Amino acid sequence: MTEKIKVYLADDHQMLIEGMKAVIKTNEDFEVVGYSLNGMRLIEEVVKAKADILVMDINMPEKDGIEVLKELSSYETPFKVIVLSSYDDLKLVKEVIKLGARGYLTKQSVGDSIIEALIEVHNGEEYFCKIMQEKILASFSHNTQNINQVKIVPQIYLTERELVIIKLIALEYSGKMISEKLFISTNTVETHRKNLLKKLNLKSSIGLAKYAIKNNLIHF
Amino acid sequence: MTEKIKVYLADDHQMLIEGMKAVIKTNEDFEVVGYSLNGMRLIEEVVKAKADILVMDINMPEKDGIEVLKELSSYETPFKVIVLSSYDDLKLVKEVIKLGARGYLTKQSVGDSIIEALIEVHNGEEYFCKIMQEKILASFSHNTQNINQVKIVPQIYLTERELVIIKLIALEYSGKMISEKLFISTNTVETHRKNLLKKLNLKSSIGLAKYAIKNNLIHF
DNA sequence: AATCATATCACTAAAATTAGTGATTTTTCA
DNA sequence: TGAAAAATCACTAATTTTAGTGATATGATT
Repeated sequence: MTEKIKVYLADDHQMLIEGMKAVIKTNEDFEVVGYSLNGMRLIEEVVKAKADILVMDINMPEKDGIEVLKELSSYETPFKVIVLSSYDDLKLVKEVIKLGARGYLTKQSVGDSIIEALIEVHNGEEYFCKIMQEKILASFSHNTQNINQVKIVPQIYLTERELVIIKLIALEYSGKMISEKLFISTNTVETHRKNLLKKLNLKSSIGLAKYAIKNNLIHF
Repeated sequence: MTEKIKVYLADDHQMLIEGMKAVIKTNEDFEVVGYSLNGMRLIEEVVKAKADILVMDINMPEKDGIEVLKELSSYETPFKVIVLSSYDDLKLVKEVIKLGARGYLTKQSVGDSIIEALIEVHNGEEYFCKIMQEKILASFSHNTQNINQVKIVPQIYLTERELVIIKLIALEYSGKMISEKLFISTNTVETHRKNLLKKLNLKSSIGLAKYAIKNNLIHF
């Protein structure tokens, strides 16, 4: 047969390493070429071992997985990374994917899906374990939560007029333009602006604009 | 047994209606209580039929599915909606979910998953067909595409210094604060600001801030 | 009838931004 | 090494924004 695909493991739990070694041994396409119990000099070791895939825990002593990924993402590397983690936290997944990881497994699901993950990632795909797939799908729905909610209600109550003013500010209208548009004096506009700044505890009109964007007061 | 779950179908293709009726008949938990070939007076009909779930095509004559959903989302309705569509377009899914739909099936996958979708949605879950699930997962990865890309490259080339300045502006630093932070004169800061406004064809610092946000120059 | 919230406007003075022009020094790169 | 790009700074003048205080009018609420 052709060369086996080389896997390097990094996790501070020896037992998990042993477990993964055992599972990976059952598939003849892969072989474990080494492992580390911490993140120090990990990249060096992986490169030295000529591994194709690094399966790495995020929580490691000395240097954690995020740090390793950050370093990796700053230059080209000859291997791909699958991240292991105890946490099924969406933000963390997003973070590690952004930093270049190709797969994410929670530790509960390692047993079921490590081989599948290795295959997918080796084929250039990305892989998320079942739990994370479900989470991702769920977040996709929940991100679009404006159901039946016509108006977005900001945390702090703004009056109708203030809403109009802050929107125009965010739309890059100057004070004068606003006053002309609304047929009021610039003094009034300024007063509203001041009240907005105070109410929202912001320092500048740029802050107001950002507030408007964050709270979906304007289309961005 | 207890009452069956009532399903109402809306699709301008009679054959698809017949197909769905046949498939749904195989499951004794559900029954089809009516159907429409267009969107006119659809809501009225569904309510009259006391349906629990509406399975609705997006492309319908007279009044399309989006319109129906918009109307539905403006008040409470006693039934849930699963959307059928020929298109596997993510934006469309997002749109219909935002408008209150609980499930999304492409027409290719109706046969395989309509029952599954009905069960899930009836249990208060959301349901996406296989194809869409894959699309959603893929988009999740691709949205975080900055892999190995340390610097974000805006459409228009900004110099290092200009990038620093525009970021600080977007972070609500005043000209003076910037000058103090960077140990340069306010004149210089103003010059950079002017150059940025001209380069990016923007009218105000709020425009600069929005540009910085849009182009991921700052964390927002 | 009195009160409160909202919206309106005024005045002043300081600070900042905008607009335009011009110039010097550093860095980069062919 | 020489030209181009980038970064730096200055000066002027008009305009705008910020900051603070105070005042009037209107409508809703109690």
